[in-house]
Amino acid sequence: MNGSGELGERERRAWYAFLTMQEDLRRHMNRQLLQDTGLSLADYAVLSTLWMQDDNTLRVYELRERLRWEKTRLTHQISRMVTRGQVERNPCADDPRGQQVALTPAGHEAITKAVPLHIEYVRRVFLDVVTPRQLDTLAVLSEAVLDNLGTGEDPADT
Amino acid sequence: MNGSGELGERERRAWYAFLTMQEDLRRHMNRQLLQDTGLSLADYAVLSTLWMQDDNTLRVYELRERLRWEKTRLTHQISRMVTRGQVERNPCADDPRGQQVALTPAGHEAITKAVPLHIEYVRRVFLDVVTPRQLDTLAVLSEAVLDNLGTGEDPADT
DNA sequence: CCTTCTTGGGTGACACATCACCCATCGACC
DNA sequence: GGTCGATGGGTGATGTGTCACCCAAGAAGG
Repeated sequence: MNGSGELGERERRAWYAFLTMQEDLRRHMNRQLLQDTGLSLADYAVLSTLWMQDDNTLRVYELRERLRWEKTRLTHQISRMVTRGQVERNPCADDPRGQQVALTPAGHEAITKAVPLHIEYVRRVFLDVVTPRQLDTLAVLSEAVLDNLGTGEDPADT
Repeated sequence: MNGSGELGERERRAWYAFLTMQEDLRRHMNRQLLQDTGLSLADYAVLSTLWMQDDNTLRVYELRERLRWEKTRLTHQISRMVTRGQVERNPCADDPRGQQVALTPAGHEAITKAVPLHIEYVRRVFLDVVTPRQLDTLAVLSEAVLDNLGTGEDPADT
């Protein structure tokens, strides 16, 4: 029922709640992270991904795949992080056009401090107020939406 | 179990799926909206809120409450939209410091075209792949997280 | 060898979001 | 009437995300 044109009350409520929650949460999370650790969410994403690597290093395109970011976004982000001394760019041995991105000592220290704080934060503001059953539903739902998004055409940049 | 420090597999999966979905969805949604209607998500939020008003007009602070935005964000957004001719600022009759924000004819036309397209889009990429039960769970979950967020201290700007 | 396509990466301009800070007016209290 | 905090709104700088576009080095085919 109500196949198009407008949203039913049930749908409207859920969509609005989700949108609002998601925005507020991201804003709140970013602020908290910035205050506690001096890192933005974008910094955190990049640093923690490198950090999980044995040698704290990744090719740019590998980093891009793990983060699911677009080219330009990552390029700009890396450039900013280089000026802040969090990561460094190194030429790639086996591919002349390739670039390696590596954690600097400063970046390593920053992310090492930030991770436990951030995990504790996520638990406090999110995981602690969600039941396990809700959590599972959210996971299934999220994966379904992601799958469905992938079905469309890609913007050819990624 | 696993009270802190690290996330369990169940938690990690759900959190990651949610984060990824939310980011991808917002990006995808913004791009779609921009292509189909020339409006950004921020534009859409402002315009549709004004549009729902009888006189297509709101005080800035009322707009702020409905959108749950911060002061500066809305001020800047309105300024940009004024230069684009989507809305206009008018002095407020009863309060010398107040400002009224009103839809321009161009803004009205844009949002009138955009709303059905956007609703149809939301249905296609989101609502259609989520079961009613999942949707209800999402609503409850979102409202719980929102509630919990509000419990902390506010940054005094809002 | 020479074109042509793809891939890895980058740049500059611009929209958006946040921070620190400012100004004017209202309202309350003395 | 004068001070003072709260309220409504704004500015400038900086960080972040996206778009359009560019360049160099492989890869594929003739």
